[in-house]
Order: sequence, then C-alpha cells, then structure tokens
Amino acid sequence: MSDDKLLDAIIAQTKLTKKQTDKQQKIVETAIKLFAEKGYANTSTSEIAKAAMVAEGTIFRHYGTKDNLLLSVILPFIKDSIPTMAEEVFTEIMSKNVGCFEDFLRALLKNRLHFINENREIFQIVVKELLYNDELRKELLPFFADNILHRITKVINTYKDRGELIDIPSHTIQRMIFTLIGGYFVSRFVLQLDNCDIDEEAEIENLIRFIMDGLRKQ
Amino acid sequence: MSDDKLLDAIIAQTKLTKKQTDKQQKIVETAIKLFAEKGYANTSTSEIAKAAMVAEGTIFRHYGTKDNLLLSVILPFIKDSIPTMAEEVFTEIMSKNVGCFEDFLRALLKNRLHFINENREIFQIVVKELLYNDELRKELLPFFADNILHRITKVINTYKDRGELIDIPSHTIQRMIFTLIGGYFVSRFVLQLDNCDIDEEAEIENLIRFIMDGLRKQ
DNA sequence: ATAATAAGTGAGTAATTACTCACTTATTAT
DNA sequence: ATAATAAGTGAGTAATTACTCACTTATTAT
Repeated sequence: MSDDKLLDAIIAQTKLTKKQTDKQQKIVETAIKLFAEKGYANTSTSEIAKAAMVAEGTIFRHYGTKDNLLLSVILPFIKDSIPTMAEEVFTEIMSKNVGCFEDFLRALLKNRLHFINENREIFQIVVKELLYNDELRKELLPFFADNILHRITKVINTYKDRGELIDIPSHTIQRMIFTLIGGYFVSRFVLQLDNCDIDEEAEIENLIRFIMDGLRKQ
Repeated sequence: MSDDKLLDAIIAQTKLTKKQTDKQQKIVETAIKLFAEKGYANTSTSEIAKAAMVAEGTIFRHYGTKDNLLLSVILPFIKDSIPTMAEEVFTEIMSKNVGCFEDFLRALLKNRLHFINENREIFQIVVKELLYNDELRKELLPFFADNILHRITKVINTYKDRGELIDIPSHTIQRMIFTLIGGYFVSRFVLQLDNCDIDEEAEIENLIRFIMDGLRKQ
C-alpha cells in the first residue's frame, strides 16, 4: 500500500511536472541502455554517471536511490504505456475487425510486436528483472494480470460464445497464448536468437497458424 | 577454445576424482540454494560461506573465483545430465512408443517435467543467468542447440515423413514446441505462477491438445 | 535586480565486495 | 611413525559499492 503510493508519486512526478532536465533525461537514457545491456545488479551508479557525463551526486539528487532509478525507468513505461495501449489495442482491434479470432490474434500480435520493437531496451530490462528481482515481480505481475489478462479472457470468451474456439477453460487458453507469444518475444528480443533465414511476415503467419490449428496434419 | 578446456577440466575434476569433501559439498549445496533464490549477482561469497558454515577462504581454495563456483554448479549439471538424459529420452521414447507424434510429445513432456522438478533450483539458476549473463549464454546456447534441438528436429522429420505433421519448416515447428514447453516450465518453476485450480495431468493434456490441434474448434 | 529555490557537483564515507596469504589441521602415501 | 600433500582457516586488502553533504551554479518568481 505505502509502496504503491510511493510508486504512483514517482510516476506522477515523472509525467505531470514533465520538466525533466537535460541531465535527468541523459541519466534515464543511459540507465536504460546499461540496465538492458548488463542487468540492474551489474550496473553501478558511478558507471551510469560516467556514461551520462554527469556527477554521481546528480543521480542521487534526482532519484534518491539506485532502486528508485530503476523504478523511474520501468514504472512509467509499465503503468502508463501498458494500460493505455491495452485500452487502445482492444477497443480498436475489436471494433475494426469484427472478424474471426484469427484476425484478432494477428492484429494483437502485430501491434505488440511493433510496440516492443520500439521499446526493446525497456522490454529487456523488465524481462530480466522480472526473473531476478522478487520485489519487482510481486509488484508487476498482479498489474499485468489486472490490465492485460482479464481483457484477453474477455475476448476469448466472446469468440468461445461464437463457437470459434475449443472448449477448454478461458484462462488456460489465455495462458497458452501468452506463453507462446511472450516466449517468442523473449527469444527474439532478449535472448536474441535470430531466425535469420525466415522473414518476419512469414514467421508471424506460422505462429498464428500454429496457435489456430496446431501441428497435426488436417 | 581455451575456455572450453578450462570448463571441461572443471567438470572432469568434479566428476572423475569424485572425492568431494563434506565442506565442498556444503558449499555447492548452499551456492545452488542462494543463486537460485537471489541470483548470482546478488549473492556474495561471504554470504555463501556464512550459510555453509565454512571459512570464506575455503570457497576460494576449491573454486578459485566466484565465477568458477557458478560454473562448477551449472556445468556438470548441463554437460552431464542433459546429453545423457537426451540420449536416454530420445532412444527410449522412440523405441517404446512407435506410436503417433502426440504420444512422443506426451512422453517427452512428462520426462522433462519430472527432470526439472527434481532439479528446480539449478533450472532456476540456468534460466536466470541465461538472461543476465552474456558469457554464459554464449557458452550454453550452442550446446543446447547441438544436443537437444537437432534431435528434436530429427524426430519431427520422421513424423513429417509419416504425414502426421503439417508442412512448415522443421526448425520452425521445433522452435514453437520449444518456446511453448520452455515457456510453460519457466512460468511454472521460475516465475512460479501457480495454476492452483487445475491438476497437473489435465494441464499437460491441455498443453498437448493445444500443440496438436490449436485453438480452432473442429 | 534580488531573493528563493532547484539543479548540479565531487570529494568523502562506511560498508561490502571478491580475493590472498601465512598459517594450522587433517588426510594420505611410505 | 613420519613425511608430504591437501583441506581448511580467518585476518587482511585493494577496489568498488551506494549514498551524503557542504558547497557552487543555474533557474525561477517577485
């Protein structure tokens, strides 16, 4: 509870006041780069200061603690982008294509792919710290669940009612889609396993085909 | 090259000589526990020493560096268990059930589930460090590829020849299976997202059904 | 123009880090 | 039994860590 207040305060400050100094911006920029590259625990504040060409004290003037810097990097991204995006995505996709589930899936996948492509580094940080940092995981996972998963479940239910989807629990379906798409993004953007010989469009279509119809012939 | 020699030496030493001291065993045990819990970077050697009730010097007597301790924990597990297991799994599974691909998948999944269940902590360490530690990733990923993936590709090709599987590139199929099963294991054993309301047997069957036939009704 | 506030600095600090080394104690080979 | 070797110790060390604080410089409000 008190934690949430603090975090909300950080976000409010970062968003509302808006007047980030040049140095402040440089610090966050550099922190994102280094955290993504080497992980939070392997990046020292002195390293960030040097790379951002700023006195180490400046970091602590603005962010107080190293932990706070991480949160200032991650949380605005999460708490701002995700829900807004989610809202946008789901309403837009659902209204535009009243088409089949496959079309919904394709739109969702392309949208997310584009989004993560634009935010590779923060995605890398979030994934790494989600595994490494217990506190952060406990903070973020429920947030994901509340904002993303229940929306997907809704959509799945809609299509299930239309008789387009098989009859297993919605949250199981949602979980498998999430695992597959999430796994695809992680292997591509975090592990950077490049599948160089196949183009992206084809890869997406393969993924969708797999999700829709599985591996069995016919 | 020189790295590989060193690592092989570590493994040879740990395996062949076999005469691990009580203290040595305690150190490795404790390191596994702490690395799994808090991650390598967040665990200090003094912490390990204290928890293992050993002088800090003893750790360095045996392992030389902290990095080496990590390798001594991970590599014997990887380089020993994985190939042996893989061999075992693939020959056994393939000879016993000359059945359909679904049966192969079921056997593989259950086998791996059992294996990881028995080695939760090391699995946690490997996954975490695979994302966090560039060096280790570069060392391990090719090893995985050589030992596991090409075997799966072989099996997939067999079943493709029998006309049981759809006609997309084998390595794409293999990658999607790996992503899905890997993602399932990670979400379960590392993120520890518990799906408390469904029993394991049913969950596995859902997973297999999804892989085989996808989400589309009929 | 001036006062008040915020931004920025960098030397300094206590704590912690991985690691060493001279030494003692246990184990093994003879 | 004795010598040789390996295992174990813990005080010590240089480097690094996150963070502080007295101070200077820039920005804003009046």
